[in-house]
Amino acid sequence: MQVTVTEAARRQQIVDAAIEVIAEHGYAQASFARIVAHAGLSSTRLISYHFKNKGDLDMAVLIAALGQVDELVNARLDGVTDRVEMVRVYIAAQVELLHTHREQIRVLREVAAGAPDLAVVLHEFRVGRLQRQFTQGQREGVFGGFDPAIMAGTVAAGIDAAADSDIDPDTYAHELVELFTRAIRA
Amino acid sequence: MQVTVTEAARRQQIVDAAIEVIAEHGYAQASFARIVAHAGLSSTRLISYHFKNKGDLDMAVLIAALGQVDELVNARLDGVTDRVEMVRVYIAAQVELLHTHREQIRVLREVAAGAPDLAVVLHEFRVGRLQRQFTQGQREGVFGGFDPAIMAGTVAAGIDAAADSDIDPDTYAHELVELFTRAIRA
Amino acid sequence: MQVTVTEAARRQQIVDAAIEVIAEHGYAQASFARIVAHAGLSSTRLISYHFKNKGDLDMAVLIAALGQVDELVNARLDGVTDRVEMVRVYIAAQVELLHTHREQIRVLREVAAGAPDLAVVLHEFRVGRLQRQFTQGQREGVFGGFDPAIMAGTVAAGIDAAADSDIDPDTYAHELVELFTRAIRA
Amino acid sequence: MQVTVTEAARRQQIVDAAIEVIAEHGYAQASFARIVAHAGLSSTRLISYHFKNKGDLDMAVLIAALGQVDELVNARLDGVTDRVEMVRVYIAAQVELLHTHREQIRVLREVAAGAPDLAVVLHEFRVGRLQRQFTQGQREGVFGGFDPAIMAGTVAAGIDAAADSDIDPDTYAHELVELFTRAIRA
DNA sequence: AATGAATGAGCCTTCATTCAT
DNA sequence: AATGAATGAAGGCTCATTCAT
Repeated sequence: MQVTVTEAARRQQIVDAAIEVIAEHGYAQASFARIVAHAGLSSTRLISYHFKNKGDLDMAVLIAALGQVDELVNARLDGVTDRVEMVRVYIAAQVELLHTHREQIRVLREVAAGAPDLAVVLHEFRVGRLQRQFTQGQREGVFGGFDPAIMAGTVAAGIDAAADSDIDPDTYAHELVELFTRAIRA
Repeated sequence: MQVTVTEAARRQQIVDAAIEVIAEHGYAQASFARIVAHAGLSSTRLISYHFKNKGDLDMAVLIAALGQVDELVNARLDGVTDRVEMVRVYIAAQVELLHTHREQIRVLREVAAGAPDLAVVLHEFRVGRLQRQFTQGQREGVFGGFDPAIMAGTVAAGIDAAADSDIDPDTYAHELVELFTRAIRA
Repeated sequence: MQVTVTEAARRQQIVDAAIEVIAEHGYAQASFARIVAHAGLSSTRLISYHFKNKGDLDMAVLIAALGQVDELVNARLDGVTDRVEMVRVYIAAQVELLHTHREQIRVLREVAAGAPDLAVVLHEFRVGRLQRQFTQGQREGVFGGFDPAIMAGTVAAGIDAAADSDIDPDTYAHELVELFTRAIRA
Repeated sequence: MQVTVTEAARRQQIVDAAIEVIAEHGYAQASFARIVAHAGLSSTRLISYHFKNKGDLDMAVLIAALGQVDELVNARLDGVTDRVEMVRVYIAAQVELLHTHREQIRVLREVAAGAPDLAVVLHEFRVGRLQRQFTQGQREGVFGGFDPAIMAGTVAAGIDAAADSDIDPDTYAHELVELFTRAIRA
């Protein structure tokens, strides 16, 4: 029996299934076969039909996961204008994400580890924003004289490391915020 | 023609080949076939013969890479007694490793990313030492009141991030050392 | 957006695209997908709509290519009445085609090699004409006593072989003409 | 149940099966699956194990078919020293092959049509020998002043054409021999 | 200590065609 | 006259591991 839905809906369905499979079994195990089985679709051909190739699907997955994650971060940052506070809120939000968006975070890490070219995209996306904050803050004199690129990379890595910890999230967020507040102050 | 060498020598040869392959092509591409080809061996059977299974080889690779890396760090730390200085030297040594032991560092990352159970081992090894330093330093009153586990994890992550950067190693080391010196001071 | 053209025009467009794809990539690689991509069409469905099946398209391609090729040969033969001269002109014209109608010649070969049933059609078309010439010429006593079918097949094959050579076309044509002139003379 | 034979025997078995399948169904239909089914083997993996890839198998098939075919030609040419006679015997032997080695001839054509790079090898092998004969004969003054490369290509093509004919083989051979004897004479 | 041979399951991608508007 | 969506089968290749000597 042939079920027909719109292109966009089917793509969404496939991406959602892929996210769930990657989150559960890891990128390397997220084969087309597993994804269609998870989504209850007829054959892997359906994925090939809607996505140019594996890389195309990966990219769609990355963008979807990133979009979902970014919503919360943007919401938390909304209305915050103080430069130092922005960094603090950003870090806290990211740590919060590790628990509220556990699935998406796992997916982002797995995809980055499994698809090197997408890792570059993701890294640029995450570190770029922070680095610009630091550069601007230094012009305004609210931060110390550190290298913005290095600081941005270190903050991003520090947040990633939180994912592996089983320490209470609020505690972790607080500690990390204070740690980097000391590190960046003028 | 059958070439016979000692068990230990053969294992070493295979591990060395695996390290080179992983460093060059990544963990996911480091199949028995590729390792065997790289080492110029006759068949994958030789690996199966000397290692119980893939995980066994991975573990041997991890231990070998870790051992080579640890030599330098221990050498740098030799004779350093001041608590703060130990942390500073440790960080600098690790960043230095990123360039002097490029291959091993790549392998450690790849294996950790590809084999989750080994990642735990590696993490414990790297973070444990630092954490004990911090805890002890806090007892002596030379560090601030941060959470030692979180600080250790963040430092380790910050060092890892340095591997992805193309900033001059000495500059990076200096920046990272100063960054964390600010973060840990009492 | 839906572009509507006449049935005939659309068929023509598809056949033209197929010819170009076959000429460039070979029959085996000339899938509906590739043809559609080359023609800038929306989906393979358009081919299935205008042609009953793959064989139907192949046949259309063959006829189109054959028609284009035949124009030149007929033009060259126009006004030639001498029996021997007709054969000589025919051979020369065919070798000329190899360069003036490179694309169509490639297509004819590829289709013949890839679709055996069409190969029969093509063979009959090419060899039949020659054979009738030889039979008639023998009745008139201008040719020797060879088997007309065999001679016709050999001439056709000899021409095909010219397509694989990188010898100067004019030289090749001249040599081939003289070769077969010796072979057929009474 | 696992049946183990020597490498060479298994390769031979696979090549033989491949030859039969190609002869019966054509190159394009000679998939690994069909070949293993024909040979009664366990899985396509067996082919991949004994041949580096499809091209490797194709090459082995080509060499095997060519070797079998060459035996007869060499036997026929054995003891023939007269230059013109050699060409006559060569042509006759090749036409004879079309019927005594039907399977191998079909395979050679199919492989050449399906694997362009091997076609070059085959062409060189077949035409090269003839061309050297013609060049040498011209030096000795027994042949006319034709282009040896063109004549060689035409002879080879003429022989190929014989495969498509249903004319009695002996008649065909005789006709072709006389045809080219006229074409090459001084 | 080593080797030769074989294995089944899985990978992503491509194929021409069909269902349903 | 055209389109959107879906399809099952098949393609060659790679994986770590096992049987058997």
